[in-house]
Amino acid sequence: MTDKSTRAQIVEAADQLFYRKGYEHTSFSDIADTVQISRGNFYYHFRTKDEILSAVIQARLAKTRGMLGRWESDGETPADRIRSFIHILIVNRADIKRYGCPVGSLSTELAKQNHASQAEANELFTLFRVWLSRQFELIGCADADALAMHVLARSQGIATLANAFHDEKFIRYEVKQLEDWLASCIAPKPRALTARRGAKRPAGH
Amino acid sequence: MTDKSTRAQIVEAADQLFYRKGYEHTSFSDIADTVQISRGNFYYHFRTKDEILSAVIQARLAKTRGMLGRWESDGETPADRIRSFIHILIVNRADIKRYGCPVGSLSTELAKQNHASQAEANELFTLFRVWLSRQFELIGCADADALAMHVLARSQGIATLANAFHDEKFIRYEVKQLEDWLASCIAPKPRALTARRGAKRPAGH
DNA sequence: GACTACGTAGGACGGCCGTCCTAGGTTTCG
DNA sequence: CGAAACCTAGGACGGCCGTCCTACGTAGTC
Repeated sequence: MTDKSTRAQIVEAADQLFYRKGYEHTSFSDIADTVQISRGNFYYHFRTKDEILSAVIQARLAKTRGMLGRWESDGETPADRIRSFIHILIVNRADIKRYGCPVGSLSTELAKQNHASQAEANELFTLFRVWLSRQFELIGCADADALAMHVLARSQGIATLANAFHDEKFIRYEVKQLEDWLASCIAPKPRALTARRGAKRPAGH
Repeated sequence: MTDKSTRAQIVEAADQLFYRKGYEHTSFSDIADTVQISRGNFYYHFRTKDEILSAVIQARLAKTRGMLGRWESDGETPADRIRSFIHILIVNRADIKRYGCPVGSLSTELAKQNHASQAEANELFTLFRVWLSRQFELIGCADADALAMHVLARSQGIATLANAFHDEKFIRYEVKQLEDWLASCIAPKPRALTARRGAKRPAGH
């Protein structure tokens, strides 16, 4: 932990601060104080604040790719993987309540500032979008991309309101709704059920 | 227009700028330039930036109350009023694509800054929440508040993603989904339909 | 030990920020 | 006309911002 390279420590601290305070509201001094290095030293590792932001986004992308990749090789069903995604809202409910969604809030902030790293930050959304879309495709859903966007949008909305109203219970309630929607959405067509009731579970476990 | 009081002009300009650039990212100079007054003169009307923010929020609250009030006395059905709310996404789709939702993005920004006006800004959400809840109650839905929150969350998610992906078509698609959900959610119970098919439309024209 | 490369501390810099003051112009009304 | 209230312009202020420089330690290599 303490032995981590200064650069890594900076990125880690900036990551948290950007999430909790926002990018613009976070100053060099804030980061320097957290990492306990001189404000001047900073310049050796990153020339501008934008460079730090870029590094933070790249770190988040890498971390997210790792997580999604692990989920994909876990031997679960695609449906369960989507459930895992939705479940992030539960796992991180305390942070979401206090700071909102890290992906959404950063994207929103950078959009307002016309920031150069806007596109980079949106890659995070794209990452989830493509991944979710693939899971829906594996299930055999038509319009997989639209379904992926739907899940993303619902998640964003839940995070935004949970943050505004500081309400964790709302997260639990809406996650349940979203899971129900998912179940009904990936269920085989009703009329296909009339013939054979107990349809086989698709692969996994 | 040009004859409007300086104070009103300031609030109007600040309103737009806060929406488009964010509160923190908007400077006194930005507003002064827009209104074409001296930066110093400013202080006569508002002592601090926070005071401007407060005035902007109050203006938005008043405007929103007016709109919701008008909708409520328009002789439409509660269901149609909820549809009107959802339809804001369509009406403002160009702005939402570029700047996101004015309510949600402000709330998110102020939350990150632990800003004093956080609660004031969230009043906007509460306004919609209570109003929507009342409409659902009038329809006779159980858990009207939960339904109201659901509509709000869906709307927020749509705005966030439309903004991130700069996609208006997504708004149209998801609004359609939301309208379908609304229709199925306020429909009389299926078993109640078995007896009399062409149920009477509830009141309004 | 001398040289080199790496990492660090501390502070200087110009600039913009929000705030505040003051002097002067304009309007209103006795 | 003259006084008072209102409104405005312009700029001063202290402070923090992001950026950048330089001098000093430290570690590894010949």
